Amino acid sequence: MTSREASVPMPRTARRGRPGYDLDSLLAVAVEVFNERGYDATSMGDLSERLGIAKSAIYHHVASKEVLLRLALDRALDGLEAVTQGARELDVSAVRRLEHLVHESVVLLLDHQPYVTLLLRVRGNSPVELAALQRRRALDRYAASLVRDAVRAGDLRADLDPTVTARLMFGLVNSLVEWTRPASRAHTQALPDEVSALVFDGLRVRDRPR
Amino acid sequence: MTSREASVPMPRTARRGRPGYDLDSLLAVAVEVFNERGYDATSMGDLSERLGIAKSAIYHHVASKEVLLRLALDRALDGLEAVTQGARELDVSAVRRLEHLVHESVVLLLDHQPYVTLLLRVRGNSPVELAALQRRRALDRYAASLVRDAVRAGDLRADLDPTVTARLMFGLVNSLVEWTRPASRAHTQALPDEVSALVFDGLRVRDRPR
DNA sequence: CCTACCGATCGGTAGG
DNA sequence: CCTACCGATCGGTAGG
Repeated sequence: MTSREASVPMPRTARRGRPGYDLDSLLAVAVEVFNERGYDATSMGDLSERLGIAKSAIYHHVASKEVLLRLALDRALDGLEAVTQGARELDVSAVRRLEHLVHESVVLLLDHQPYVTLLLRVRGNSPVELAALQRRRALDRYAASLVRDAVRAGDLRADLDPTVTARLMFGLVNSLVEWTRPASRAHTQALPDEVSALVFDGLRVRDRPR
Repeated sequence: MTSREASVPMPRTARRGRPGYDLDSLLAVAVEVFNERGYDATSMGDLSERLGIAKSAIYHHVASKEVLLRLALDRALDGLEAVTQGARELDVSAVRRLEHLVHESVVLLLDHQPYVTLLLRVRGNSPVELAALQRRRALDRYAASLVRDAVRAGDLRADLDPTVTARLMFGLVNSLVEWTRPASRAHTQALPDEVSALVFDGLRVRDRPR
């Protein structure tokens, strides 16, 4: 990764050169359009139109359309890997790690929604997409191992297959990208807890001992 | 809908004409390829290659690529609407309707996975896609109304927003298309019950009164 | 005469 | 502005 492609944007104060897009702001717009029309259906002409610059000007920032995809997918994956690493480093039981993972995944997803959305739609059509899918699978495997450990510890029900359970859990979490709007931050505060509640305690009301 | 576009394939016995694809078998292959590469990324050349016939031969069956999409989306939506209608016609409480809806949605999804998968990836890029999204939304609204009724009846927990809850429920259900394989029917028997268990009773083990 | 298909070719548009 | 390729169309052919 070169410095131009760094995840952390350079401060735009006291900058030299022509005002306009830097890689970071250009990428944000590109990801927005990719999510609207789909990556493959988006032409460089579509992007230039939305950006308000010439098609050729985009090639000043990136070598190809695919590089835009790679940079966007890297952001989502870097974030998810950081969340997973956070869960790994906790000194608690497997269920607690899992609760942390679910909760923080929701937070990250809401925070970097466009990038995560793009990642979740990747189908492996190119080497860039295949590499992203591989990084995703490593995260899935860790989640599945946590479910397995939590079942063994007697904290999660044993009548469901651990791998299936892990997939369903994160299927629910990931489905957030389909309908949450970055604008309506009203939900944002409550959602991580609501998702945890649904996943771990279910929807049904029942009498509980106390 | 003309007879050529009927959902139920005509029996292929005692037919006239050259042997080969009929609309039904051609559609099945097309949907497979659409799901692999994405609808927009799939060219008519891709399809013809996979079908083993000339590109122009596809136009003997359908007027355009978009018609293939429309036919496929109609199948998924017809099935989902039938499932919803089934839930409507039950003479039971809202929770029971909802349980039925979740269970049968999983069954349908596993049964017609390729068509449902394609539907779930539609983004509204064309009139055909927009029409499909509208039909989907009507189904979502009914599910949300069931959640609302079930909360009012005291059968579902009241601390979660009904619309959010409905979306999360079907987010989980719909995520099945991402990893279930039509081949591995081993899960297929258990999955509808497992999904219901997770959604309504959650993952956590706890002491229950009896 | 029907269905299923082929080769050749077009107007248009994509990425670069 | 170039090259490559797209979706679509047409005249014609062959099995049943």
